[in-house]
Amino acid sequence: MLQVNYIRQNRDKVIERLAIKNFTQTGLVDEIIALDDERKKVQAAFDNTQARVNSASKEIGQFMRLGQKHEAEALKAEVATLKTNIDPLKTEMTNVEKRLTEKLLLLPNLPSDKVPQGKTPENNIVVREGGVKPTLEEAALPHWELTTKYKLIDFELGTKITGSGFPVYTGKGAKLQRALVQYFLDFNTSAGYVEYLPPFMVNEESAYGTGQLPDKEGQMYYAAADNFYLIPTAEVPVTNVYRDTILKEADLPVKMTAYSPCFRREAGSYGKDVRGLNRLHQFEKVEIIQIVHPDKSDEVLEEMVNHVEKLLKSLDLPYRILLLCGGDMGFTSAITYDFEVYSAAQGRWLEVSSVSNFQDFQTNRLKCRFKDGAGKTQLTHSLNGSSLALPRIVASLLENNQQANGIMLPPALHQYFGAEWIM
RNA sequence: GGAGACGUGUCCGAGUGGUUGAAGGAGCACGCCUGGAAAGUGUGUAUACGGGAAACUGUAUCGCGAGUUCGAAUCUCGCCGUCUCCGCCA
Repeated sequence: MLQVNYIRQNRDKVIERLAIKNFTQTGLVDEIIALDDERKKVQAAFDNTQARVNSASKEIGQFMRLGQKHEAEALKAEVATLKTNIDPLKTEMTNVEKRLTEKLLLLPNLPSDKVPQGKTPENNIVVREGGVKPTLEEAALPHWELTTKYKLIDFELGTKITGSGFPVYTGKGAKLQRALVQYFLDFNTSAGYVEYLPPFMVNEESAYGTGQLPDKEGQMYYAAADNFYLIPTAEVPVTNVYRDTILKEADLPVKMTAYSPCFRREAGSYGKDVRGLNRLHQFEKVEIIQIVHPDKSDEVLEEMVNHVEKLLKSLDLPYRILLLCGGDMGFTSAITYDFEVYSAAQGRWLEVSSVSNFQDFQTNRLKCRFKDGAGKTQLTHSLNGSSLALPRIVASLLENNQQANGIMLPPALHQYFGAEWIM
């Protein structure tokens, strides 16, 4: 959530920046400023009246102690009158604050200066590419056939047990998942990220904290009996570790990594997008998260992009890095880089990571702050990225490395998988 | 799930209706003391919002929410959480 004071001081800039994200309800910005004006007015009125009540109450106490009943009674009468004003003021104050927050929650984060204009993925900018696209045999198979051929994943079984989009990994397929998770976590902890194993369900407050609510309500599975949400990414529970926290400047940066299954309803998806591993309701992912000094978040974003790139390189997969345009970015992000790997048999790029700087948008909701050198409390910046999401990595590994007699795994995985080939 | 106890600041801990935003202690920060340190000693040490150039100041906050009262950390109700015992259980 943007800070009201920032909006007040930078009204025109806010509107201009929001346009880059194709957010055109500019009236909302002025509504927010007007509501904030009203809030101040009402609060001043309330504070003044309450101050008088408080001081009168103290005086009443003094009179009572001295046994001056008449004086006390006179003051009580005055307070009674004041109180008839206070109740409506208080109601109005709560009301205005609530309306202000509601409006503020509707404003997406402002895109940073580097974000290109554009409405659709075609406007994303390819920052760089790496790896070599393999040349496959005529008889090469898409991953959903390879997983059957080598008995790695049973999609139909998952449909029977739960529903479509909930695959069952079997044998080598299950082991490959485990190997990848282990490898990714080790890779991240070696770079100084502290490993977490968080809850896979969160309460409403946490879902608001990272911005899943109220924006993406329909995308999360919801356990109504307990009012819990199944996490769509480890970002949610792990970033909330620092909700309502004031850190010391020396504690920064906070670097965390976590494996978790991710649950996504993916309402509205269909067709070739959801074939095989391309889009699932439940999948495995390892996430990296940093909470940093606001002056550092730009450079930390680059650091995280380089980190993920190094990891992808170690898997010998052809990849490219995209700088997302305003229209393709998430609600909470100020700048996002997507990583895609080339899935050779499908002949298409698949997103396997998304690295974003949220600046103070999440931390403002989370109230995650730090005390600076001058003893002033300010908001930290938060960033996160996938490192990495498994299914599409698996799809690409299988398709790109298939040979007549099996699938050759990249050297980085041999130790973890316990073999060089899937046969 | 049942019964009971409890929930105060960074931590420990006092506080059962009236200058209590909160005693006391510890920790931490800065200073004095010291050759240096320890000990000792002095000062400071919550957050949010409003007003103010600032000093400072008003309001709110003692798990959360509502209520009683002129006045609530203190009384009442609801919720959440923790602990103990019982039940159940991987």
